[in-house]
Amino acid sequence: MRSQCALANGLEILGDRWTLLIVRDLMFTNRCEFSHFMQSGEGISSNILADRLERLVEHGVISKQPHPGHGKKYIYRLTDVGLKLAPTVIEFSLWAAENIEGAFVPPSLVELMQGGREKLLGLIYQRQTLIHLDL
Amino acid sequence: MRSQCALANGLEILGDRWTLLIVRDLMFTNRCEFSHFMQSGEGISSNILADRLERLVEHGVISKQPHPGHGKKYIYRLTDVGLKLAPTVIEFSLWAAENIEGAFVPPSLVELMQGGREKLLGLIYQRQTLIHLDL
DNA sequence: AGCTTGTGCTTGCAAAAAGCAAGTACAATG
DNA sequence: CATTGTACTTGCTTTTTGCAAGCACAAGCT
Repeated sequence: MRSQCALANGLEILGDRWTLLIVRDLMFTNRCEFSHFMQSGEGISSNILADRLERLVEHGVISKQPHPGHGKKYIYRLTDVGLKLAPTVIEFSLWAAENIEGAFVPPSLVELMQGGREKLLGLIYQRQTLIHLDL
Repeated sequence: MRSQCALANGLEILGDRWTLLIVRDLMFTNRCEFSHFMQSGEGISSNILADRLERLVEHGVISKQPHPGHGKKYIYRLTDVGLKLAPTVIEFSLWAAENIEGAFVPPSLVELMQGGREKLLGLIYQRQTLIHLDL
């Protein structure tokens, strides 16, 4: 461990360009399988995805369960620890949307992030799918 | 740009293990010079620090001014854009402090982060030094 | 049964980034 | 006018990333 600083410790888990995107998918969409993350359009490569999923499981941010009735597949979910990243993800998304040109958050989500924060957190903590994708 | 996603765009600027630590120093302490960041105990190397400072200036998160009365030195400060990262930094620090064993935030800050959020944000936006270090 | 497809990885290799130590140009200091 | 301090830069090695291909197993189809 580099230092005792909470921020530095958090960055050892989430401080790269990919990990928080996996958390985002799990938090806001119904993406929950390896192939879903591959298809999320960000362009992560399979070895990096495998590495990051493993790291998140190790640190207790996500869980990995066998897919019911599909022997080779797994389902990934945010643990309670992972769900608690919601305020961080929300604040960071809002910052980026407001301060980086071309950065974009779906309008329906922006509204909830800004006006209905408590409601949004409630939905996330109940593991509701906010953005349903056909996968 | 990888995608339009705000989160992905934010991570292109801040998504590594060092950048947010520089922001932290500028936000909470009186560290504002190259040597201060080097001495912050996290172990960043000088070429990476130079690179990250340049990147933050480029993206308008920090500013760089000549040190008054010290020809070779510069002073780095958070811009208004950088200051607005405060909610993200606060939420992420709290998450890490609560969910990573051994991760630590100074008690005086934790209190402000949890109970006096509005007050803390006010102090940060006024560029008050919350943790004064002898540098 | 046997062939094909889909799935979650793993492997090999080239390219990029990080880490480390030393060096440099210039300013302030003694 | 030599020494120290400062903000980087440079050169080199190690680590990480990115890309393409491969692999073992499961399910589905004929």
